[in-house]
Amino acid sequence: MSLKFAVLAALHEQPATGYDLTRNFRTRMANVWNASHQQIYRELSKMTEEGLLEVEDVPQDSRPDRKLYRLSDAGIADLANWLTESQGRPPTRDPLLVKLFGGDLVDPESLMAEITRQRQNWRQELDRYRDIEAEYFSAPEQVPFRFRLQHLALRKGIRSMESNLAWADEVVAVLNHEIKSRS
Amino acid sequence: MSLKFAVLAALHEQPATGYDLTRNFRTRMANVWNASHQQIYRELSKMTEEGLLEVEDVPQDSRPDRKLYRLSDAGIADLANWLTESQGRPPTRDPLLVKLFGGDLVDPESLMAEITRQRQNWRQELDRYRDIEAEYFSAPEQVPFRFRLQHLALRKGIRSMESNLAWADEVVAVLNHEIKSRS
DNA sequence: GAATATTATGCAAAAAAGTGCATAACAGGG
DNA sequence: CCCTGTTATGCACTTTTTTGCATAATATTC
Repeated sequence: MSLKFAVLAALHEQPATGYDLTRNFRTRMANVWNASHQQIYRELSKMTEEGLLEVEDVPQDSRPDRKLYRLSDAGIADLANWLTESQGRPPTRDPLLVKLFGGDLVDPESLMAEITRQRQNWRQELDRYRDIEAEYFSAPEQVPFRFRLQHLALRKGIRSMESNLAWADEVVAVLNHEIKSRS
Repeated sequence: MSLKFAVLAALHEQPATGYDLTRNFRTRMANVWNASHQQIYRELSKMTEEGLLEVEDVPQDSRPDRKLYRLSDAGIADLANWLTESQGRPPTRDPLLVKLFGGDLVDPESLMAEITRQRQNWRQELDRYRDIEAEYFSAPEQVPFRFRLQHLALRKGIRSMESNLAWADEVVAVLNHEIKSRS
């Protein structure tokens, strides 16, 4: 029930089309919410029917028309109301950790390949976040409160990735030790 | 498609009933996979039909019989095969960060209450993980490889919670600053 | 000139996860 | 004796997410 609120929050920042939202969810909000374009378009239709959003048709030559969505008063009220409710933690589901629980069925080299791949992935993600930070949030003191909150969201992503990378090093060390002791 | 593999990995460690699995998923594997008992029982039936598991009926006086599940050869093969496939990252979906994106609709005190609640929650979780570590993994060098991998899974949970707590402090500082500047 | 990427939208089906409800017996505290 | 907790299982319904498919025009690269 929360893609809805992620969309409301994103549109609260500024009006956008499904395409814009898809881009934002993949970039600036990558550490916040994950959704495919199909999900987003579906949700936008549904929320418009429910009266939470207003659509403005923006015709374009040579491209499909853009549908620019913005919050209606009902949408703002719904979001404001949700913000006062206390949220549970998102469920943890980590395939990589499942692998560790079954990991003695395969050789350590195979686990090493996987953890190395993930490490690279996290590294790239961290770099992306840092780029965004440098571009949007380089002067944190002078910026309006809204942006400071967004910056904090990004900071969580950065800390997360740093933590993952440090953990990956710990795993690599253990695997190296095991690989040596077997040979 | 992955509760299946979480179950396979858990049963690979040792045969168990749905009840046992539910307990493990809530405690020792809390940072690995999240599932309700309904989900687990459903999955166990399905996987047994598919021939991945074997059931042994263990009658009990005065309590419903236990159904002890263990991996079949097909189950082991399926798990071993999955372990060689490389996994994508689990999708990020964090309601708390969504709140930050809409957070300027409510007063900072309300956000403060929420972050404080979450902080406590993380703190408790961290304590739980550390208890498990002390109980099961206190002598990491002398323990078989399988346990070392499980320990690493737990380490990720510990690092995660530490990272979350540090981040929470950052948020509290910003909110305090804002609350003061408004009064 | 052909293949690929980008902007822009969406439907339909399948898989996975969440929620409410249900049963059954014992154990322990008040 | 009643209430609550623990062991032990599960069905049915609903919501959410994923995945495959589809369209349409331009811009860019080989």
